[in-house]
Amino acid sequence: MATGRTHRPATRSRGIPEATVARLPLYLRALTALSERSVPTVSSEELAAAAGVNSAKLRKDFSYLGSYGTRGVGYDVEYLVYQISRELGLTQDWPVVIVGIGNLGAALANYGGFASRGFRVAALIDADPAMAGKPVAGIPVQHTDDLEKIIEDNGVSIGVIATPAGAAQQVCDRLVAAGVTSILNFAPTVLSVPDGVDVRKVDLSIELQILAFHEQRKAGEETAAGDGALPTAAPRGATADDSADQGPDGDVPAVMPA
Amino acid sequence: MATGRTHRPATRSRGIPEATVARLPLYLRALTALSERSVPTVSSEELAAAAGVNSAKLRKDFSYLGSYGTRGVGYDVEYLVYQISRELGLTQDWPVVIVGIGNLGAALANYGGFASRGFRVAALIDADPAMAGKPVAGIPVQHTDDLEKIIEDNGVSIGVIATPAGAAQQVCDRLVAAGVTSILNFAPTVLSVPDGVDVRKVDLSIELQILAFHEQRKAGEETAAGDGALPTAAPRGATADDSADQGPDGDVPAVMPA
DNA sequence: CCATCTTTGTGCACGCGTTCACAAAGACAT
DNA sequence: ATGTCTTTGTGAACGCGTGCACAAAGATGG
Repeated sequence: MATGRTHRPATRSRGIPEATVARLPLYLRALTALSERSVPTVSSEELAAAAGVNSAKLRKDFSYLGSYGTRGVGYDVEYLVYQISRELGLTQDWPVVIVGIGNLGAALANYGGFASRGFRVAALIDADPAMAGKPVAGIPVQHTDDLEKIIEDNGVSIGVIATPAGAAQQVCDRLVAAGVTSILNFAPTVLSVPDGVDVRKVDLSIELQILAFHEQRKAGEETAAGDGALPTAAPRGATADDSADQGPDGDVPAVMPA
Repeated sequence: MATGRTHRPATRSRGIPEATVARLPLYLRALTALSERSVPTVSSEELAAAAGVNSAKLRKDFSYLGSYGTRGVGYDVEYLVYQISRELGLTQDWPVVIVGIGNLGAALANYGGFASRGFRVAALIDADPAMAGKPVAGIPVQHTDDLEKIIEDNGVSIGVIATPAGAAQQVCDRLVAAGVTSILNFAPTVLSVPDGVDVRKVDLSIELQILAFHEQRKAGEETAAGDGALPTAAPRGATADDSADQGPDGDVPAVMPA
């Protein structure tokens, strides 16, 4: 997954392990589906299958939230939906700003999954003056100059960065200075932030590279005999302009306007 | 971050831990930047800072690849770029298909970071007949009917799913049947695949929910006294139509055409 | 009211990943 | 050549996360 925490080595926040927190949205999605089908209760086995985890893990995860199940029966779907929503903080409204309205930013702005989970796109921000005022997903784009004011006026604490890599750190700094304490970063850069600010990273390029690694391993499982294990006289010369040479490569998170 | 492996509990492929593999692209990016600035060598300390990890971890990671450093000096940038590229399988060409050319699919098709890492968009596929033939990012969209043929003709082994959730599993099954063995899934669903197929997941909604959790915890750090620790008579009634009620929520990965 | 059967909640062990801390290796100056 | 200084590579300890396996809890039927 294109995931990646930063900071806080593994602070088990109020007793709930990070790994469990990361799975709660998964459970919530499966439970919501059951709820829509008016299923009253579900066993750990069934829910685990729906969420793609094993049942022991699911039960342990739920045990961190409290004893919400009934032995011999299972879990009350509606009740669990409520408890998980509350635990994740989805019962309140989270205004979000998206900075960088290129191809990706626009796609994110149109994302329907925002509103249904308590996230509200409070503003779209872009550095291009030509974009200003132009509506994207029904929301007029505002200029970067007003970033601080927008953050403060709307009480925004979550920011999404979808700018080119070069602008990301600067945007990040301004967001943080204006009061944002959680950032979802789509730009292919490592952001540095002060303590107390959470950053999560989504990086398409990294995901593909990880897949390529496994793909290569699968392909070369029987081909490889005694290939490249030792650094014995590797082709050091033929490497220089092997992967570079084609301009500023991953400079944009997922394509800019054009 | 929006990451998430599936299958293979933690198979340390040929001795390289999964966690290390996930960081190699990060190192590669930092090294490429150094290479473009013509920096000849770099110490573990410097490179670690650039990649946002600590130096001990970086050194251990590199130790799985072999002894490529020089004590007292550091690592040869160009050489390391080559070694990591090779290890990740980026020295070869990876044809990729993107299925589901909505807002997100189009953004991905335009993503510049593809080509620069050995990934080539071999085809764009969509179920909408109206899209067929229409060029996106310079590539004509093809219809889902030809999916199998496209996969086989191009020798595609990596597929990207950017369809609505409802179509994802079906598309996945067809991709796998046609020979795809690595899938990057943007649809908010759990995909089930046979052994030997790798799936990585990117899920915006989940990332935001995780951020919301931490955000809530930060906000309620001093507010909370003895809040919701015990399941004592929780408001079970007032929960039913609290988060549902607004249609099929996260049905699309990151917005459809409109 | 008791027996049986289902399913939860969790104690325990194991393995992966991270970090510390240091010895070995080499560059560089004298 | 010898010594000093820098930086790597890694042994060892620790902590988190996972999964097994089972006891406790409660529903259900007689």
